[in-house]
Amino acid sequence: MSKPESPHKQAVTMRDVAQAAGVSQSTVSRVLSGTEGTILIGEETRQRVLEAVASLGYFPNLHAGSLRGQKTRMLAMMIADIGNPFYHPMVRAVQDVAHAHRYDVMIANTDHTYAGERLFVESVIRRPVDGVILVPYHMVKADFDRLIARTGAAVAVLGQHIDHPQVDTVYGNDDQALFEAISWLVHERGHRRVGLIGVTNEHSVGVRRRSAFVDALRQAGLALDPALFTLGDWTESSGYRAAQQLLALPEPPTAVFAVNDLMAIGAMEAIQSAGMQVPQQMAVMGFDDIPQATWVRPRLTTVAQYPAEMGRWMATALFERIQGEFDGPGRRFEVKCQLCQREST
Amino acid sequence: MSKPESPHKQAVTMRDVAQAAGVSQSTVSRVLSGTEGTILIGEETRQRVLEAVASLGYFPNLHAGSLRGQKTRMLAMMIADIGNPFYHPMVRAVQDVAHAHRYDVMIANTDHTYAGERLFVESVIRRPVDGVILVPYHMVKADFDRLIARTGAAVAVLGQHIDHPQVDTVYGNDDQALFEAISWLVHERGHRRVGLIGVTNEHSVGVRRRSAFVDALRQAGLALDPALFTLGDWTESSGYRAAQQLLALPEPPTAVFAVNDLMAIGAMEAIQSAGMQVPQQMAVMGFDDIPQATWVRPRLTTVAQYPAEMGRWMATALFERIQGEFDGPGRRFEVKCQLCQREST
DNA sequence: CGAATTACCGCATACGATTGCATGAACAGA
DNA sequence: TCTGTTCATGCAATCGTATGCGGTAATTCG
Repeated sequence: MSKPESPHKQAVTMRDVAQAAGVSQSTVSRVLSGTEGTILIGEETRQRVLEAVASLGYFPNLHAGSLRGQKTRMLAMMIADIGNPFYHPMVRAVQDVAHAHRYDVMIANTDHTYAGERLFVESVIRRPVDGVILVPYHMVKADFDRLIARTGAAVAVLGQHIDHPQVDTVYGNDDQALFEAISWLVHERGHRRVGLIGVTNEHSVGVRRRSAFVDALRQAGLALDPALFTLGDWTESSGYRAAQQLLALPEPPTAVFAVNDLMAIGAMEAIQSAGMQVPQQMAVMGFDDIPQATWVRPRLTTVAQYPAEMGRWMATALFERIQGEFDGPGRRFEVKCQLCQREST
Repeated sequence: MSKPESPHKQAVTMRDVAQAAGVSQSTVSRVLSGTEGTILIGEETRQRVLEAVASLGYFPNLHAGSLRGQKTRMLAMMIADIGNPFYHPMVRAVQDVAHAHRYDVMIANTDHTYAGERLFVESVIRRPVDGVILVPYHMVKADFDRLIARTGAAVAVLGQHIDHPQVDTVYGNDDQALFEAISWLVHERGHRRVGLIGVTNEHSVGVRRRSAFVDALRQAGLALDPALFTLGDWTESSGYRAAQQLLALPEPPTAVFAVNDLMAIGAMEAIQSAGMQVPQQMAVMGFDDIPQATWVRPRLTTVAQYPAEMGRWMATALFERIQGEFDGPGRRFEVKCQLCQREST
């Protein structure tokens, strides 16, 4: 009880190494940071230090460097829901790029809520990191300004609607792809009544996809029956419920489009549970092309996005900024979506 | 260029708050850490400080506390593969418990490799955290000793085979459940030739499940044909390939058991691609009961594990130690597995 | 052989927050 | 009025690392 009783017993510090090597702590620092050119270290000294490092099993304490205002060697990543397979290749890609740079990644879910997003920003202010990757649904410019001003971190984002001078943005051409998909459903497949499983207008991506959907129907000269517009919350079970709602209609649609695959899969489940055939009695179409789209029967027709590529791009852009290789204005990168025609339509 | 040019512009520190409130920095600290009872702070001063905090939008810098040897308010979590749905509820549960305690979670994949696991340990040594949650496949006692000795972190683990005096362990009774599942397959379903899609013996869990499998067959008096033992790497595609291998046999099995659901789903895909019916021509059984097990057709018969409960238990155990509510020897907690009989057998 | 480099290296400080100890004021009792 | 106590606050050291600046020994040059 007399000692500070620290929970983290950093047994071996730079000072220990210095003592073991018979040099000063700053010399150890210089040997390890390898700041060649500016300060020279004698070869013999360098060897002694390296030996001491090896024999003591020394690892630098990154908390110290973080405090000093150096690199934290840490990235923070915000996604909506780790349970949605769409994000996995993205997380994976980010982690892979990060680890290649010897960086660690902190992950947070927002559950699609604004509150969750703001909590994330505050968490990053409390514990500054070198780079931040976001998949925001609600954040506005002021939130980004605050994040950048308070942390100085590099920021990369997934989202069509984000346009900030200091953040790099990647996005899919989802509205256009969705428009084409619906047009295809109408013209090639002859569907005249198409239901939508969308999400609240609070999600800008929801708004964009819904209006692309409406545009496609309108262009095809089809009526817009409000009863055909249902809402989900991106989850499979919400898709299930939304489809039940459509099935209960006096005149149900002959096809359903869900704005993501999870809800589409839930919808298929509901339709089949009701004893109906997909696609004969009701066609289903999704968005994302998660791996599970080909696991279900019939295989899900969907619009593919490429989350791994998106993640890789964001992480790469981030490191270019972190390492000072780039510091221009925010870049934008479009990853094209693509229709995957399978068996559910 | 004259300034230190720090990448993290911590605009507002405790000193700023102190200045704004006209008090010393230590007073601000005492107000905020709320160390009531020991040191008293005048009510008027406290108000001034809190106002300054609010008006400046101050957030404490957690790096500083981490360095000081205080709590880092951070957990590290190591899983094998973020792409495997089995881990999602677990990650989710851990994150939820952590956030309730205002903690953040750092996540790392190991890809089932020992190298990945050791990298994780080193990463935690470099950046000590308060608690560590692991799903190890290779780590041995020395690795745990090192982790604990060098970081002083609390440790919780998922894995039957782990038995360390200082770590809390949660595990499923997977061997027993698997034994019963195979016995059921043999006695109730009348299968005499059952194939296995297992994993390398490097994974202790692979060894355990394989031997449970062998025990069940042996007890049923069935022959052990080495050709029926195939290997995968936990992924869907490896399950696909393993099933192809079994199908190519002169005398293929009438049922296949895969040690996880992903491989079972891959196997089903392969069987159906070969134009055969599941379960009529070949039955398939998995392990884990990931949500996708009910998405496929036929729905997958499997042995359920309860990852959310496991994650919750580990995180809770961890916080009991972190907050000093418990400091006894490592606890063990069994989460029972359960057979989910569906359509694929 | 004395002076000017040069090559190496240590001292001291700073980063932001916590905390033991010291200090000062106010106040009570004698 | 003096001493002792309590309450409120400030001072300064500390965590582990990076780095500007200054110092010392070895080397070179005039």
